[in-house]
Amino acid sequence: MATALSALRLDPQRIRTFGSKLRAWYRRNARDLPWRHTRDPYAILVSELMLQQTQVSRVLDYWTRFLTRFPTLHALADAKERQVLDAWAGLGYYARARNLHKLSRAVVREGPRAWGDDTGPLLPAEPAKLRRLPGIGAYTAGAVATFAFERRASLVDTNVARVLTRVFAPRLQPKRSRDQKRIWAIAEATLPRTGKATWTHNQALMELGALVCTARVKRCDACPVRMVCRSSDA
DNA sequence: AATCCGGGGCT
DNA sequence: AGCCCAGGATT
Repeated sequence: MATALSALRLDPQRIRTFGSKLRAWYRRNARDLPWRHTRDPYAILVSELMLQQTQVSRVLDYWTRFLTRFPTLHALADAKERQVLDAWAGLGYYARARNLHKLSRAVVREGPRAWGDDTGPLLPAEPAKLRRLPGIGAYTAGAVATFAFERRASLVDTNVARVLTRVFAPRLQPKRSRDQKRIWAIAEATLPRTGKATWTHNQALMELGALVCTARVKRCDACPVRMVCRSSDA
């Protein structure tokens, strides 16, 4: 870990400042998004799948309607694929809906025993186990682990990749798959200790990328971490 | 490593 | 017209 930090030239003091400023900003400026009020793993999972390559504004209505129509994993598993696709109609990337449906039948059939925990929830809390389910990749596994189970897990999406590279490693290029591994290492190295703080931290990383550290027109003047940012001290 | 998958919004 | 958006599966 110390080697990882030094290889990336990440100063612990800098990391602490970044995290505390980031989370303080989030508490004051975060949007009020409905999936941030729940810890239901199924509801969180649906939101994460819908949000893949899809803007928040377009997901809002779909998410509410989908959960009304299919309130639980069991309800979803009982539905026909046709019904699930109908509820998804207009969102695009329909493989997400088919995978979600398959996933629901898999976990309902095998139950928590498949994760080695008879009494636990239907969905596993560990990223490595979530990762095995259809439609769940590295990002979504981390997202469900932290946002539903409040685990200390890292996650990297396009927002997080952009924020972390600009702040800590401006020379990395998020689109290069080789650099992706380094970005995940930075995400891991800058994570808070506890799961509760990690929930806020990860939400805040994505929120900063969505509202301030945006892809096209950056708003560095409004950025809470510009004093520790390697891209803004020019 | 590169392509494909949808549709809408932004510049 | 081109790029971007809470990615993942397939080749």
